[in-house]
Amino acid sequence: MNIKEVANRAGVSVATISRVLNHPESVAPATRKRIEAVMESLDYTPNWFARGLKLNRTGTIALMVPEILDQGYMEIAKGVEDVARQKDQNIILATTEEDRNRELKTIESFIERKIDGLIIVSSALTKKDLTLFRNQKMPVVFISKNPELTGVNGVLTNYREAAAEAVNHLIEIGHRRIALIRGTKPFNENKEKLDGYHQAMENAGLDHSDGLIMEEENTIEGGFLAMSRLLSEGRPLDGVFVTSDNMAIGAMDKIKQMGMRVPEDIAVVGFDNLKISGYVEPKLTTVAKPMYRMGLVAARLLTDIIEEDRPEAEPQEILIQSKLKIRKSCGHEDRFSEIF
Amino acid sequence: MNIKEVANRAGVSVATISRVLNHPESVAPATRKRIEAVMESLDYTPNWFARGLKLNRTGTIALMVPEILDQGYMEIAKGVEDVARQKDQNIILATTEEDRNRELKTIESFIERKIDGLIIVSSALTKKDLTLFRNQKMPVVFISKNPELTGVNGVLTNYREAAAEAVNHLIEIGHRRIALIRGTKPFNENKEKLDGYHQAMENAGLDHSDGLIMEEENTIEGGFLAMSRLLSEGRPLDGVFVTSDNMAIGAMDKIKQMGMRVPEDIAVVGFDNLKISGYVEPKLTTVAKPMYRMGLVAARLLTDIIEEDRPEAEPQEILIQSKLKIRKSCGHEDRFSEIF
DNA sequence: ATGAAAGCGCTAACAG
DNA sequence: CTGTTAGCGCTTTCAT
Repeated sequence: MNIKEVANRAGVSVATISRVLNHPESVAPATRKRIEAVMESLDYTPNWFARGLKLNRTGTIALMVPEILDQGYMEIAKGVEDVARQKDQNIILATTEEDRNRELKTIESFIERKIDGLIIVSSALTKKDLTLFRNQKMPVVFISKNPELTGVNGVLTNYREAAAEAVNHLIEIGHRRIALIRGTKPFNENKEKLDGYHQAMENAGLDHSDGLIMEEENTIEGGFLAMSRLLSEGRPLDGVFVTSDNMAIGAMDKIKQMGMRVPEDIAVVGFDNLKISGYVEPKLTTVAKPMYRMGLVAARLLTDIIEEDRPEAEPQEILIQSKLKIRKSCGHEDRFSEIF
Repeated sequence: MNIKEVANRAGVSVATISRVLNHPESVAPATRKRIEAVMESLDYTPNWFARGLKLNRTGTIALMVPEILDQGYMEIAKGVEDVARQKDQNIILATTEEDRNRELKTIESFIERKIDGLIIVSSALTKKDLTLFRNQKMPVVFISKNPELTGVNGVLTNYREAAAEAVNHLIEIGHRRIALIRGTKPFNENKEKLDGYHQAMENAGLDHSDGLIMEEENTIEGGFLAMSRLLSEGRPLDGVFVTSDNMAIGAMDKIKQMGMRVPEDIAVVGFDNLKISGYVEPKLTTVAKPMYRMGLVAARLLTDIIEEDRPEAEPQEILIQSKLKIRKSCGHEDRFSEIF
């Protein structure tokens, strides 16, 4: 079913059909009505390729995230989606496991498909990879990008400061031997949290040597494993800062399994503020990341660039604050009751 | 940058360029090398639209789910993605909140974009909506479909039997006053679980009147609320079957908040087997749904239909079993220790 | 207000 | 093995 057939049946030329599709006001109401009726009766939908071939726009934006089974990334996706639907844009979602080669391949396929714009979350891309988009004048916004990537649009949050704040909180309420459990991925994000930990411990004059730092896969099981290793080394420990809630939940599970109590024996602070973290026992103190909001803001920035057709506009960096959410697992309430 | 320019620079015709793109073996190695070099140097990528206009294929399949912030649906997405990547297909993801109008709109936009095939999870579509795809000969596979939708490809799991099994388990280990907390969405899925509950209670000759059944939004908060209402009615209760783990977690939270114990005072069984359900206190007895597998199987079925180009092949229904996962919250272990 | 016609970039049938 | 060429379906000047 194509424009020609519609034209035949309606007894007009293809140009007129194209007009009712694109500039309906420029067609006489009577003919327009007739044409619309014919379209309806023939179940006609314009061919998207033919149109794209002419207009060179797809009405599609792509979102590239490391992992789909992750509440945080999906919150970002939801933010992006809410904007996209409003702007009548489709979303292509791709996951890459933060593997640079897969990322490059994926981006190439996006370019081939002439998507209108791209949002990249926590990639492993390097500075020189940026030429990929530059050459194609494709609008791109990064979320939680590698700080090495300069001169690009970015929506960021302050992982380092938030991590430092979390560790400081543990210190303030009296903990001294504070370990760090960190995930391997996403790389940059965890790097910044590590920095925050070092900084807070350094400032307080506390030990933050490598023996106190354990790295594992960013999963519940990874947290469990890291905690096991920490405990098996037999160092005294009264607190642990964990770079993700998932790992924190695994770590708490291990602590409880060893017959110790959270937070009385070991206090735990996580990072992410997953929905579930308010329902584990004890409720987890954690850092709330503004994921939905970052997705929303990134998508707005992107659609603005697309609509105003200025892919090379001055890049912006937007910072959205993360903040500490104090619950039970850090021992704050106990401390509170000690005072009174 | 287009095929013509590449042809000029390489001193050959466009046909030859097209050949190295599509049937490289049919081009003399020497010319091919030369052409590839020119392509490289010009950063040439074939125009997606022009190609699609000719071939009428996009290499894209779409996945339509009710909600993106849901571990189960994302597990399906992962299954689909794993197949899609292998087949070099892109995925468009759309969420519709099980709102029929949004679903219809989304599907129309998919048809316009000439996607190669579509996977629909838990839709609110009715039988007559099916003509939409039929007319377009678009291959479609449903996951967890409305039973009213007949004559279509479906990948299903046995919600009713699994629910009945869960309730039967509660009955077997001695519970008698068993309530049901059910979510409003997804509609069909919850309907089947309700049926399973009724059936199991009926068979055991137990009360399963409406007063024991509470419906709320399918979230942690919804479960909390439903449990509150159940308890405030003051009926005696020794077990509750909840149609989702999220709601079950909310329900357990309420029970604990009222100073009662799970499972000693009220046993709880959920449905979904979320990752987190093995880490809440007490660990949740639940039904494991084969979501990843359903996504995988649906995507394979779809890509088979696409590759063999037979959109009207005899529709298949594939059933994948859910199964009960016994942990602590149902009281099984206690019962066990009573025996010895 | 409407029509005729030139392409958009590519593929594949046909010819050599 | 390579070139010529007719479209794929649509949008958009340019005429009328």
